[in-house]
Amino acid sequence: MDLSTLNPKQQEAVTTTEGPLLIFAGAGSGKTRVLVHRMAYLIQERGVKPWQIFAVTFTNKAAGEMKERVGQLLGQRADSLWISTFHSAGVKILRAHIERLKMSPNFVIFDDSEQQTLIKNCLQELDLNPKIFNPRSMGSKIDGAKNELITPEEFPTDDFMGERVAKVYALYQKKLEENNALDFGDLLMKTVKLFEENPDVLKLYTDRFHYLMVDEYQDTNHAQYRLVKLLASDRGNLCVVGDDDQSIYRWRGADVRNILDFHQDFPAAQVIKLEQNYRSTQNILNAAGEIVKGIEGRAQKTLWTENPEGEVLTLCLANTDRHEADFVVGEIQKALEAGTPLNQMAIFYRTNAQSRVLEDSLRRQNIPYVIYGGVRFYDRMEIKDILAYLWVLHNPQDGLHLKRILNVPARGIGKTSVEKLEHLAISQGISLFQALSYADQAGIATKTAKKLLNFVMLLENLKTRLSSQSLSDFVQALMEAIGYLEALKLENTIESESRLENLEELIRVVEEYESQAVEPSLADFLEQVALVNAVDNLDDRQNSLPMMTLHLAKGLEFDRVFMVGMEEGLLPHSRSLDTPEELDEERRLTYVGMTRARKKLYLSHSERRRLYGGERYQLASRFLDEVPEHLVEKKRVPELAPLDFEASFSHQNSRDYALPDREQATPYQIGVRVNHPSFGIGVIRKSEGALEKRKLIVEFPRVGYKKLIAQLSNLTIVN
DNA sequence: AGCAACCGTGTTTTT
DNA sequence: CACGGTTGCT
Repeated sequence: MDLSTLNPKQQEAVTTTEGPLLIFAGAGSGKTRVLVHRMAYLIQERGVKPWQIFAVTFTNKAAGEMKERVGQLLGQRADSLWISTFHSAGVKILRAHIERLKMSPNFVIFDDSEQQTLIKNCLQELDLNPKIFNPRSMGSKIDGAKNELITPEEFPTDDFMGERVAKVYALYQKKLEENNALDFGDLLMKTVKLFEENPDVLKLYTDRFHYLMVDEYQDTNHAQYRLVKLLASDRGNLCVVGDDDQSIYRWRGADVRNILDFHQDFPAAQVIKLEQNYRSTQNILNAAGEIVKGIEGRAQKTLWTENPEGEVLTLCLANTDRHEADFVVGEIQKALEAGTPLNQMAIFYRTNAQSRVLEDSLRRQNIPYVIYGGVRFYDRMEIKDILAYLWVLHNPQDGLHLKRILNVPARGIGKTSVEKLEHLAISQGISLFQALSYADQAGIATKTAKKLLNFVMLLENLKTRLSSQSLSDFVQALMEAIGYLEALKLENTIESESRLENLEELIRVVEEYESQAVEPSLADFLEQVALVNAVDNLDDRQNSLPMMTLHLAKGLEFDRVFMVGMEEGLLPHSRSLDTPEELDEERRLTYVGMTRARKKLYLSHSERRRLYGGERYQLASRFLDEVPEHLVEKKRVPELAPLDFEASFSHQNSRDYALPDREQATPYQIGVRVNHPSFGIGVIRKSEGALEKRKLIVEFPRVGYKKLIAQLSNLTIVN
């Protein structure tokens, strides 16, 4: 097999097949190439059967790409490789053996919002005020426990909060079981449990998988780590790949120590570092390196490249977020005209909410864009409604989804009826679905009871149709049969119009699924839908500009990258300033974003920004100060500071900038930020008069506009 | 039973 | 600002 296209380190990584191996793969060091070649090498040169290899990736998209690339090297043989995410693998394994855990294999998967609903139910049942016991933080505590493989019984109850969380966790878990449902955390935790309690089941897998590979190992959590250890326990041919500098999922339970302590875990481990970068210019690499170099406990490595030095970075300061967006869009327009296709550029931001200004600006310039993440397709109400029907057909025990669709579209089944039904179900120890048929015995009006029976018949009827036609035809028929489309058409608003379009899109998604699935089935489809991430759906539409959060940017690359909102409070985020560990993660996030750029990197920030409803003054991100001066070119937009005082008051998104300030040089220029001993930091709005008598009007976020005499007010210039 | 209007509140990142 | 939850009205 031809390995000559690989560098010596990469070759070593490919041919070191036996025993534990840790590959430190810096950004852009050809990691995927190495993994792909490694699999091909095992099969071609070492006589390993494709089905004896199990590779774990971070996203389904990465899994698909990897499979495809191995296919290019090996052809058909690659089909029986097992490449998937931890979560998908968990589902696959659990579907096959979950009866060992006394659950049935047609379990449903509850996503985030269903988890929230369930937790709210628990809080109500336990008589806990959701204003004090925030369901969101409850959810993240439960997730956290699951990632650490902590059961409700083991959950620490030494403080007041812990005790309550343990109670909610226990009830929540019980409810999941009643619904025959698993949440994301369960997909991992239950798999570990299955293996630990059933060595014979584990053996099926350790016998089968002779070679294990785990990508993005720096972002594995404890449950995933346990899973890896179990699967590698027999042969120990475990190859993990990762980069501690790109660990950005700590908040989700990821533990960098998994990668940093690998050699302690597996004392026989060999370590290979891939340090040559093939992606970015030297300038980009040097700048990015500065951000993470001081992180404590970081594995020592030096990324280098033979690529040219390239352009310097552009660091842009804008008056407002709107100016910033206009600047970015202007640069994109220029690059587009110079021949860079839109899909070779990207805008990254820290929070989803930041996309809005950019969208406005892009729309004004007629530049097509795609947002990854944000309000996800599958989170839309109409999509969730239809999927809820499908889940219920798949598993009638699923009371949560059933409750959602009971009166959707409206069929006169109200809140009180639902409550009565729930009581009936609980008192009789039956599922909500079963309770529907006994409605007349629960003190429910005969009229309503009849409606419920009709509903049951509707579902049963649908179920019989399920096997007789293609899935996409079935979904179409379902939407008609339940009167959903009709109800939307009747509404006849812009809103309902777009919902109808989304449902058409859903049909296309199902068709797409059917065309690519080996064995299309309702269960398999629902599973895929539950586990996709936003980037998985990244269609490489040639002519639209990708926009995404920094987290979603991991693993991608673009010629020109724009990182916006490089401001204190945003990046680093204000919620990540409590501990040094959190701040370090913000550094790595910045690093990940920067190293996505191949040729040119823009970092921008604004002075003023609409945030959380109000307008705020923003300070430049501390990370910007860490980029060496000689690597950047600084820009200021708009280039000319407004002269007219009135104009600076009526800055209602006005794009008419006033004439340049032609007065003599002074440090007290309009737009300059100053610190006042009692008013704090403010921005100069007006500045006039001779040197020692120069009068300023300064806008302070806390106290508003103040007239000051420059010399007397003990001002210092900030930045 | 269902809708509309109100209030208050809490704002990261996502498999 | 945008959402969820509640209230009050029809």
